[in-house]
Amino acid sequence: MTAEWVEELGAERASLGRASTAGRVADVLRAHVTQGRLLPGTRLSEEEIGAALGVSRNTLREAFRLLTHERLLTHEFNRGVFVRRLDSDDVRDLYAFRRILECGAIRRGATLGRLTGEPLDDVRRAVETGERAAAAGDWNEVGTANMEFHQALGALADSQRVDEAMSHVLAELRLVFHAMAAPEAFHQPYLEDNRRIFEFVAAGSHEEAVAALLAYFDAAEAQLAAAI
Amino acid sequence: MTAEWVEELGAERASLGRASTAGRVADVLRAHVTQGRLLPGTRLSEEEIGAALGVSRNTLREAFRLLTHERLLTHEFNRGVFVRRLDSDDVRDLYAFRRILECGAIRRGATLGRLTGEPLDDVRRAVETGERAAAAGDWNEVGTANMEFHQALGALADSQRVDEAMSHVLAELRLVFHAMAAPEAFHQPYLEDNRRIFEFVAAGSHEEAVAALLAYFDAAEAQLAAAI
DNA sequence: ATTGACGGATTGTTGAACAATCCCTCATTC
DNA sequence: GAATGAGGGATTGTTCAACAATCCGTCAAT
Repeated sequence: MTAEWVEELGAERASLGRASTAGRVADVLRAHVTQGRLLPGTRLSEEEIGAALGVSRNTLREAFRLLTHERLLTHEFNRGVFVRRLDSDDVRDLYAFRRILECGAIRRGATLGRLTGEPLDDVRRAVETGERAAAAGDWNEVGTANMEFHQALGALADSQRVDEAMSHVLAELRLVFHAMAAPEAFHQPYLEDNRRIFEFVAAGSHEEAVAALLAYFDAAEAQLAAAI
Repeated sequence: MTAEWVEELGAERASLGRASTAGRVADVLRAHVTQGRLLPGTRLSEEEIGAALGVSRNTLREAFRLLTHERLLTHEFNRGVFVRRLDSDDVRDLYAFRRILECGAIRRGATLGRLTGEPLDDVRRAVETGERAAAAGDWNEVGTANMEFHQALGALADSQRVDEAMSHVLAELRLVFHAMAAPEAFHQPYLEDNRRIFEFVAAGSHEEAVAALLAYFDAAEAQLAAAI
């Protein structure tokens, strides 16, 4: 017991004060991008951002490098750094990738016997959050819950790399929505889909869940492509 | 025709002189890491590497940031940058991710009608290269061909993000092999598996291909786990 | 309308400097 | 011998200043 407690303390300490300034700046910028405060296409001036955040240009450049690999920023040689703007090819590719990740995660979850317990509860919670938010007319929250739903589907695979890939995919999708005129209309139609997919998963019918998810992807991708 | 020629010239020019020094340094380091000249656990001193490559520490730090997200390097705050050393959890997670990526890519390829033509030829070519290399006793080349085989399986999905994820996964696997005493023994047993998987894919029997691939993953993961 | 020149703003990189941190060595204590 | 603490050197993380190169907008000339 003592050894476990000391380990926890060690892990706590590891997460405090171990972040570099570059890492922290990247966190701040990431939040601004994913929350739509920095819109796709926006140019991030080293001078301005550096002054605003009180860090040197070199440190900021390190932070930029951290974020370009997350595909949130795009680095154009000699022209600067921009919040990424996704085009229809990006959307197509994102959905191809999602099909592989999320369907594979459900299958993997079934193989590992994880379509139950806490992983399943996370999926359920996201569905319920979305339904509640829709009933309250909070479309922003519906969108957030929808993303949580998909992140939870990915988490059925119990894989750090899948979780991370899902996180990046969903961050990119946020960029797509931020560039849209009326993104709210995008999420509501799929609440019933989410509920159905969840129920298949909960019933252990993973192949049905996969089929329902694929149908959702087809519809969502088509709707998104039409909106860009 | 003229417009096409001008476009090609434009693309050529875009690939010349558009790389930053940080990007180039990252390329050099990436090659050293993936080719085993910098072994897992090796510490990369800013002073030494900067002097050797003739770049400033700031530029080198940018390059390091580029490579940490590719999971080739690991950045330890206040301690420096190291070539990543993978542990058994990493291997487990890599194989989980591969199952999802590669099996999903075969399925996606089938849906898109791509288990034919050039994508299939790339798979066949990698199998043949491996068999030729094994006949010549060139185990290094067998290993390389094996990686090409799996990259080609991923490419069946026709997705840039899948290709990229596969590329990263295979780079990480190289790190695992570089840390092994006798990695050659790892690739040869699977030549027949590769041939069988290829033949299922070529016959359009994607579910059989997936089953054979999963069996391969189970065996390869077990062998690798035992070797770490 | 097109082209070329110019200038200002910005990026990319370098190098120096300094504070903070880490790690190794050595001395001291039990 | 093992554990602890101090000291010092090496290195990292960051800042700053400087400069060359590049880009882009503006203006003048054709």
